[in-house]
Amino acid sequence: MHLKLHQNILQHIKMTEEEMILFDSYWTERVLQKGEYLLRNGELSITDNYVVSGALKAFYINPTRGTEEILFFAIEDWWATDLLSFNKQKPSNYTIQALETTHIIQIHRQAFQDMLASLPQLERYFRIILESYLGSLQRRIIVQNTMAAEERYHDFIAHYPLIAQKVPQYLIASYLGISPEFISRIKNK
Amino acid sequence: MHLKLHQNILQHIKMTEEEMILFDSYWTERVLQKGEYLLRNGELSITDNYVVSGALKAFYINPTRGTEEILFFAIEDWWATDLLSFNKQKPSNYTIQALETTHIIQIHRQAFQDMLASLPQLERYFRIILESYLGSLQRRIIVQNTMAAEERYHDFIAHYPLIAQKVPQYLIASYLGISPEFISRIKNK
DNA sequence: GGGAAAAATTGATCTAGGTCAATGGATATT
DNA sequence: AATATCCATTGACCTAGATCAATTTTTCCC
Repeated sequence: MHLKLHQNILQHIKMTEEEMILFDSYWTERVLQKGEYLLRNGELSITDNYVVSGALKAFYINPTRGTEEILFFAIEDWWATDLLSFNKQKPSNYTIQALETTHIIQIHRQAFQDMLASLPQLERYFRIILESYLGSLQRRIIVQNTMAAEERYHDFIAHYPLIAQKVPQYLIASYLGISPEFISRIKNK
Repeated sequence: MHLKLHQNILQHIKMTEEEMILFDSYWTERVLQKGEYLLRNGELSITDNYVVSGALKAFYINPTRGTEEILFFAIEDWWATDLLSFNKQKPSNYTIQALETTHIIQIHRQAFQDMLASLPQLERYFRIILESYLGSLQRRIIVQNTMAAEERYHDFIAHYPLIAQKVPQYLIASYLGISPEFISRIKNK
């Protein structure tokens, strides 16, 4: 019973209880300890992952500067997958790592195909998820291009209060493309 | 015969000639004159649009500053649609306008549904397109967060030489989140 | 082809936010 | 509980890139 994911799906499409039971059979639970990797830069992503609880970070490693650049955070009810790598079986461009003990449920590539074949109404759900994510990326680009660092920080806190709570400030700084010191200064006002 | 789109589709999935003839029946051609709007901020997007030739810009209007912030350009073989608006029938957040005489082919919402029902293998094509776009947005966020203005400009020229050719510099500046003056200075080196 | 409008360039000046280094708190590990 | 590591804060200084204003160049249009 992957209740949290059921609820998420039912917000977008209709599924009967029997269908949900079939659905569950394709997925497995997994627990990641703090610091454990879900996916590493250069590997092929073979699972699609849904976060039930905890927190993950996804980051690029900047080869020249040697720094980690946060691409996104994933907390409960978010997906944490490199879709390009998962679908096209190309090496992943980024790394996904647990920030704390994290419960996820995951599905392997082949099981994912089988599931969509047996429950085709899920195509729609996954397209909706993709589009929502796409919309949020577009919004983020505009925010980055048009808002000052301080505005961006406040915007982040307002939009993602749960993430702001559990993620250290220097990672939020990286996500926002500003320095950790500057976030300190913003807060002291 | 929407040849350019056929070629694009055949790069990703298989379709027979008969299927392509059926495919074509759902689409209509349209020509936009320079300055003409394909979609305006606040409207519902009722068509999905594929650019055959010409160039379009998509931009947010920054309400406080009153400026246009470029979200993307679309030239030949690109899609130019507000997907969130098209699929969820929500008011669009941005405006799409022709930068020069532009030939597009478009499909209405209902026709799009009908087409997917009659040619279900297209689901895959559109998912691939969506994912590619997602990858490019993720890349753009990293570039914006980690590269200096000058690097970003060179990166843009290297990745999108065709766009750089036909789009005025001050719009590229907006896309990159830098000032037009600074691009001038970059070029004089 | 000539005038107007739009775009690009250049110079001068200013500032948001970075960098570096030192210090101080928290957290975690034994 | 003590120590080590990680993270946040603070101050001093610096620079990438913005802004503003004045030309110059290009493009458009009758």
